[in-house]
Amino acid sequence: MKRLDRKITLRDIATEAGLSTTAVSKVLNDKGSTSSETQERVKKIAERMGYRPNLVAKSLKDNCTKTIGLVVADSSHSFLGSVIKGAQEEAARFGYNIILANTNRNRETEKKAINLLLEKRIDGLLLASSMLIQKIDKPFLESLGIPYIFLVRRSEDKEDAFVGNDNIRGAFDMVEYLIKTGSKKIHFLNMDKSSTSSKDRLKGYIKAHENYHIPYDSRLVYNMRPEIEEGYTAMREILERGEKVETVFCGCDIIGIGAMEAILEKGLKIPEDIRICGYDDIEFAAYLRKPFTTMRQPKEIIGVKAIDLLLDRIQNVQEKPGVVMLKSELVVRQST
Amino acid sequence: MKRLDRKITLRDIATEAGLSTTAVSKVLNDKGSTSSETQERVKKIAERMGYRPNLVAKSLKDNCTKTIGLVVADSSHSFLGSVIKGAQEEAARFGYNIILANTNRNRETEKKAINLLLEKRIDGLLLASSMLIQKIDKPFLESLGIPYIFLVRRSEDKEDAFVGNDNIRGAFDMVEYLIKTGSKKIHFLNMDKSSTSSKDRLKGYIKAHENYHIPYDSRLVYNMRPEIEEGYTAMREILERGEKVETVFCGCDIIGIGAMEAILEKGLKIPEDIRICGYDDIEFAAYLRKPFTTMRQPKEIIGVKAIDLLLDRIQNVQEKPGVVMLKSELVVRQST
DNA sequence: GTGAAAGCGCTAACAC
DNA sequence: GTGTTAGCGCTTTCAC
Repeated sequence: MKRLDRKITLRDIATEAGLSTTAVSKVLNDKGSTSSETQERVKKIAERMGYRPNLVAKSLKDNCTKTIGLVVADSSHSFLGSVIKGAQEEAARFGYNIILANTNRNRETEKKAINLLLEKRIDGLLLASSMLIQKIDKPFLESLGIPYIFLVRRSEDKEDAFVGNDNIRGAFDMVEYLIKTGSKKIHFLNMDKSSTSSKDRLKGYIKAHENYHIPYDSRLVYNMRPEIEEGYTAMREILERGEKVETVFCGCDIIGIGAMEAILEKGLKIPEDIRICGYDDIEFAAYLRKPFTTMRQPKEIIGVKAIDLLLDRIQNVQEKPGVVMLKSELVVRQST
Repeated sequence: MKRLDRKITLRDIATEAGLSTTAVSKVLNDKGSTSSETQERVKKIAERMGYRPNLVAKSLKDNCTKTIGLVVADSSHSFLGSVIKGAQEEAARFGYNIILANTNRNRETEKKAINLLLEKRIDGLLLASSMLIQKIDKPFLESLGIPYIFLVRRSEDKEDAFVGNDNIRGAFDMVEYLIKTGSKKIHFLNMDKSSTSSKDRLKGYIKAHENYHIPYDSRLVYNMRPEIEEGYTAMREILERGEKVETVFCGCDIIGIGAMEAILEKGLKIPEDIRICGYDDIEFAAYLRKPFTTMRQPKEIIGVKAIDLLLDRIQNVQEKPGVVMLKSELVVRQST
């Protein structure tokens, strides 16, 4: 694959047309005033020579790259894949591009990635399921000098811009549904304590208990990383301990997949012996061994709204309210 | 979020240090010769002022952005999510970034995306499940003037660089397994005829039949888009027609999910009444109602190898062989 | 060991 | 309506 001859520049067109680069630039950008005769001629030449504006040069001049950094925990997780898609397509609508970085939930990887993005002069930053949500990370993020928005997982500083679903309400709705349909003792396989989403889902869980006068028992609540394996192990241990299990609310579908696995392995029936449900409605929740009751997060919309909010901050000085709480939707399937 | 004060430039550091920008540049890049005293001083100042090199300026000078375009059909599909992850992380290892674009399997969207990427001066292009695989698309791709590599879905021109799994062999292995374990009549719910992967999987399917002296019956082969819905509809129609179905090989797991749905809905048992299997081993194949026998594609490795090949072409003039065929692995689960 | 000058490709300000 | 100039931030000669 030989490197093709040098790219065509404005200067090449100018020479060809016997004009200045300025004139050509004006024509191609429909700015300033040029004779319609010139316009036609220049456009034709540009077309013929296969001219492509060099946005790197433009970026240098404008001090703006029309590029947004999107840092995600793991692009192979289908949940984040949808968020990425929503963000990328919405950005494209406005002529923006997305540079993607995976962090694997590692703080250092994430910081390094952000630093590189900043050197590439991204105009703004989206942090999806970021690890940099603590107070201690604020100085780093502020030092970036560009707008940034948290997605999916909220930062500890409630002033920070955020787009995601309302976890308190979502968890409340789910537990309320479980209670109303006969459950009294609800095990909760929640995500890590450190995660804000997990804290909020616990709040919703507790609130629903209070609301229906069911005493809250913290011994029913477990915390784990959102991995299939972890859900499996936790559920298995609970069952092997001989504990009476009636209903299991999983903090996310991934944990739910593992938990379901453990339940079925024990020869128990879903939902006859144990009712189980999750949160997120990942792509395959409907196609698990038992189609999964879950809260459907508006995944692509999260990406879309995040871009809208970010572009607003990039383009305007004044601030719109910075927290967008989208509603999740209860999807009832056979697992409950 | 007030736009922070202008970013620190080499000039700022130079002024502060009482040196020229040249000197500072040399220090910060460990090039040319500078006194160790100067080096230390400059580095300290840069550190203190929070200097971040402006890669846009460097790109303009170097005529190289250390950025790669990755065009995918749909980043929310878990298969491509893994490919993206592999590619992004491998690129990062070499200081490259990935700009991601979704095409939604639309030729025009894809072309438009590529054009924008080119204006941003990407150094190379990765096309994952591209629509631009026909002979007719070659001139467009060649006009880009940068190396490009097809991923996952191969282009019609066999000279084009490609990284993916060996579909002929994969399909052969699967069908061979089915035959050896007792299947004689194997329905094949393949993907669109237009797709190269689909053609190759059909070749493998036929080859295995020949190899085991089972007559090939084209009436058992169906083609459809890789959507759950399509697999469901196709399978349902076959069953409603009262056709005797013994074994179903699905061209991809997504189709398989739909087909399985239709089979179970009919009250048929898997694998007792019908054996069914797929291809790809998407994230959730193991957690379907019946864990799915499938061919595991080396998804992340595809991304990794593609970057390796692309960087090689970006950095060197001479060509390495341009086709990387990775082996897929048979994963036997309960559905067969 | 250090610096002045030129240039990457583009555009905005300002002549003419 | 068109051209000249300067400058975005960086690096690379080539002097000194």
